[in-house]
Amino acid sequence: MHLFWEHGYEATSLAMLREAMGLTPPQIYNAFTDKETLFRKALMRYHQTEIGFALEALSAPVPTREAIRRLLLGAAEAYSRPGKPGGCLFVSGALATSPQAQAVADELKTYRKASEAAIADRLANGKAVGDLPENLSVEGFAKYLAGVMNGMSIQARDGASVEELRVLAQTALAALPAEGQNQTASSKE
Amino acid sequence: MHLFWEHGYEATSLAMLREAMGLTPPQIYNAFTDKETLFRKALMRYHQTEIGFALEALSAPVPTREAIRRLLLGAAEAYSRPGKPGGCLFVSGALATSPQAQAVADELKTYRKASEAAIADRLANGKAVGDLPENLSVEGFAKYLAGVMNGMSIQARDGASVEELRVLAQTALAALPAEGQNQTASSKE
DNA sequence: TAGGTTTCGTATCGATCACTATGGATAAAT
DNA sequence: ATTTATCCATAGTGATCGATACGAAACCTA
Repeated sequence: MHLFWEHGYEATSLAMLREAMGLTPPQIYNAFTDKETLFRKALMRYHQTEIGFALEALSAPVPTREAIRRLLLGAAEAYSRPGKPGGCLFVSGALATSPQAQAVADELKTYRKASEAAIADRLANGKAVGDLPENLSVEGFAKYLAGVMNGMSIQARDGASVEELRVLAQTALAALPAEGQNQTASSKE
Repeated sequence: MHLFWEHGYEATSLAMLREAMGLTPPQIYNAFTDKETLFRKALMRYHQTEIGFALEALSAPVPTREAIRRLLLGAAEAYSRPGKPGGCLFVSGALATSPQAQAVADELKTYRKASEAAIADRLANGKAVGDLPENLSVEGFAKYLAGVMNGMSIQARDGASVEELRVLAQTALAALPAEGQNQTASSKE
């Protein structure tokens, strides 16, 4: 998982995986069928072990603004954990691929879309409860937040520290409309 | 350039380049030395032909907020041009690579850092002119804006339309402190 | 027109890719 | 103890990678 996270799907060779796992090629293929299946298992493991902060943040019984704050600050921490590759596996795992690996790229895109949809669901809930203005575009704001998190993933990969990512997250939070207030996400211009 | 933009450095094979350029392998190597040099030439061409909006926006004689607005909206348009690969070559060209292509990955990171530095310079100028609050962190805000643009690049790659990217850009602009106002980029929490 | 030079495409180089067949070592059974 | 069966690492499969050696064709000069 760490190798795929660091080098992406295609650039991670079986020789690297073999050495890291201490297994012979037949053992790997006996256990994981093929490289693509192994990658998908790594994705599932990543989803379960590394980004629990997202589900926690979005499902916590707190006001919407606080949920989003936890989401972004959780990302800041998860994307810069010491001893782990920087950024998010769903972003760096297969952003640009050869035509042969299109299926893997699509799989990751699906994960990213699911994250955005989860954010949108939480925003819609917050709107229903009155945490967010009536005229706020749930989809547009979810796309902004997902985009910010993806951007944090790139910044983390470029060496941003956890403190720098936290500042970025706090800055992004300033775009959130204050509760009860009625304003569009953007000023008209 | 389009092939590297779409598939990234490593996943773009010489066979694809050969077919796209209509050249024989010796012609390619005679003209560009090797694949890495060809990629660097593509980077320079991309810088000159595709992202002029950034330099224009940052050097235009307009208030800082307007400059940033032009920067983000220019990115929205540049990252979703019809007939062009989505996103930014500097992001998708080599985000995760094999150890052999580390030099290329570092080169792209340098481009991204330069973009962030250019934004920081413009912000520092705006602060000096009084467009921005005294206590605003130039580096922190530049990292936010660069991160948002990187995030827009991912969203564009996932199929976001130019309108959706514009909404994202407008949303991101809401994090900009209003002129003359004195506030930190983030509320304290 | 003949000779010498230069250009240029084909065919191939060694290396590495994901992946697997096979031979030897070990364990189980008679 | 001897045979049978099962496992498993080594060695190698065809394919493709980036890069190039070599022979043929074209061109300029004499």
